Amino acid sequence: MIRDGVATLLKELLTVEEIPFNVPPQKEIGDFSSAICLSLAKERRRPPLEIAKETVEKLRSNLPPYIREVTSSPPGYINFKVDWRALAEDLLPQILEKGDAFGRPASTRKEKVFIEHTSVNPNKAMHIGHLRNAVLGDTVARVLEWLGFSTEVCNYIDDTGLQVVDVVTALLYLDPPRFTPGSSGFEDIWQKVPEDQPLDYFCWDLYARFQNEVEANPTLLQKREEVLHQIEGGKHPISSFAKELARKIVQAHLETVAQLSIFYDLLNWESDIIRQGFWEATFELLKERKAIRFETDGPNKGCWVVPFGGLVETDEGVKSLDKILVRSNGSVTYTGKDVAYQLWKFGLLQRDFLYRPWGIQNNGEMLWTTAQQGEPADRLPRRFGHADRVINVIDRRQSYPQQVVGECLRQIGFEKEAEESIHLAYEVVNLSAQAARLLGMEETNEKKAFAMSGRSGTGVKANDFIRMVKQKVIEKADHPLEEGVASSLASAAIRYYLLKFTLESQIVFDFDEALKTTGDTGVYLEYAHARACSILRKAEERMIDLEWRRDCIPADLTETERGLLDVLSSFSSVVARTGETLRVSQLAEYAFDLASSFTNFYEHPDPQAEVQTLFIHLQDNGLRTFRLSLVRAFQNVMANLLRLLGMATLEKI
RNA sequence: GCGCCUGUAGCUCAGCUGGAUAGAGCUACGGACUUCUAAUCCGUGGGUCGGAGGUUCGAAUCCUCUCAGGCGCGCCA
Repeated sequence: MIRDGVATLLKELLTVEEIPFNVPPQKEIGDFSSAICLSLAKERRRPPLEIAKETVEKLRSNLPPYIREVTSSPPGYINFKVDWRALAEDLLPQILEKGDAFGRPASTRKEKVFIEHTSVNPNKAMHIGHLRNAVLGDTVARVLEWLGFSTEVCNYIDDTGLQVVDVVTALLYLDPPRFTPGSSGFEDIWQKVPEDQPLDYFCWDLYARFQNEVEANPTLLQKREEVLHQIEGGKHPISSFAKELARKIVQAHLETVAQLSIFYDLLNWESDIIRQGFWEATFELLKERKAIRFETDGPNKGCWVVPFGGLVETDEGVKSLDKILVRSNGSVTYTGKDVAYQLWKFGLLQRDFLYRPWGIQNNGEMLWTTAQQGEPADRLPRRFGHADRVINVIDRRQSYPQQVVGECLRQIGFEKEAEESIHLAYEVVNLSAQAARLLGMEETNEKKAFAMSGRSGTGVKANDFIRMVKQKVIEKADHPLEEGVASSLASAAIRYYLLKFTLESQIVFDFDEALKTTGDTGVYLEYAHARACSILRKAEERMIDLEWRRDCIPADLTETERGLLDVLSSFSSVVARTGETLRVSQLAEYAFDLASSFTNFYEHPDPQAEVQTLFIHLQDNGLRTFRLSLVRAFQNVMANLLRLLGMATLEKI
């Protein structure tokens, strides 16, 4: 808000595209400055200080909004002093009037953004790595929605993959009673799941056990092969059983993430992609546009491939970088299906799913699912797919196949859609040595980080983690917490923890670190907000007039008042930038900044003064109104921000 | 072998498109609650920004090389 106005003027005056800003070393120089003239000096062939002085002259005759003084300083900086009174006079009433719409762009966007996240194999419980994915995707969706895009959030369910096959095989054949062909039902099989253990937890262990045993057990290997074909075929009773199992585990996943306020619009099942003939349509398209090639020779003989890198020599002999979409046995690879699915997301496929409601979520919204016995798209109250932009939240290990998907779109001729295919890549969550030890992993070496592994069953399960954080929050409180408050604090703590790291930062999960409730945490954000609410509540109890009056602004604002105003004023531009970069860690960082600016202001409203007077005890009615308005404004912006971050807006802790 | 990412305080991490004296949190030590929420705040200590060159008026940021760690390069998903 402050810098925007200055930047607009400077861009015009100096005819440049971007204006960088920075903070001068001493406060006396200015509240902020720009080194733009320094970088212009060379191309303009003039001393930077000269350009700066000239620009300052021009700015003085037409001061930018909220600026009271412009100076230049060697070797060519332009320094700005903010007119805090003018800023307060505009900003505070604006925040208070707009309320929960403050900081939101006035106009909506035409584009529809499709966001896919979570997408956990439906064969066992979620772990903390999956939570990172879900929290990132959910937050991105919230930000884009706020910025006026129409969004659609979907969770892809890979119900035909090997992972589901493994668990189904394990359930049917690992322990007695084993499934026998011809037996009518699966009662006995379901009976194996203990009453006191959630299905997804049971499958977590079962899957790990199966991995251990299958290699050395030819019978199991053969059974797995059978199950694979039975599920693929879609007709056999085992196929329905697999679907039923997947459905139950998906439901468990949904309940897990709902604890962190994560919801979806649509569940997309891989089996439906297959049965609706998405691949056949895509295959025709790819062949027609000559985007894929049938190999008659070389390592990929008999396959349909995307020409991507040709042959390359490695240690292990000649390899092909080309991506196989159809194997020599005629089956489609995962990437192949992904291309088809990506085309559907953009509405480029002449095929569609059938849909039906899954249920109402805790946020009050309907969750839809694709289904074989569903309704065709034209009979639905809403239209899925047909997006202008697609964001796939997937960990970085899948960068290459994601790139292939984009490349295929480009080869087919969908250049624009390829551009708008965004892989939101993030690094995986690993375990610290301490965490690995606690989970019983034997440490064979001195590594710093240990990968979680579904195959061996090592990992911190999401529900366990959520429970632990909640427990910790309750322990650390100096008074008994309401159930809902504890849950909200735990959720905020977890979301913040998973959000504050940059995308390329590997989170090395450590229990001490992740269970922190002090300092740079989600609890701190909630606490600051609740504290503001508490002050306002107390002011109301005392019948203090909170009505904003422009004449309440003091002649000189204190340092902490200025600091808070400054951060408040940058809210909308920070959100806008986050929407462009999709780097949600910046939003988390801003949240901490905002909360600590407020806390600073709360602790030292007047740092120069000997004693700090509580707002509600101030004798000066004007100053009291001003400071309480600042509290109100903070509470308002913080609440908007917390909602963007998917966190509760607790009024009392 | 090739490609991508990372390396910043004892620990965990920020540092937007190059800008003036590199910042938080945690940890350690010392302080501040008869008060609007102390899950807070204040103070002290802590740095060859992996290393070496280069570009530039100016580099944690850009380029080259190099060391270390992670990941990818499946007719797996």
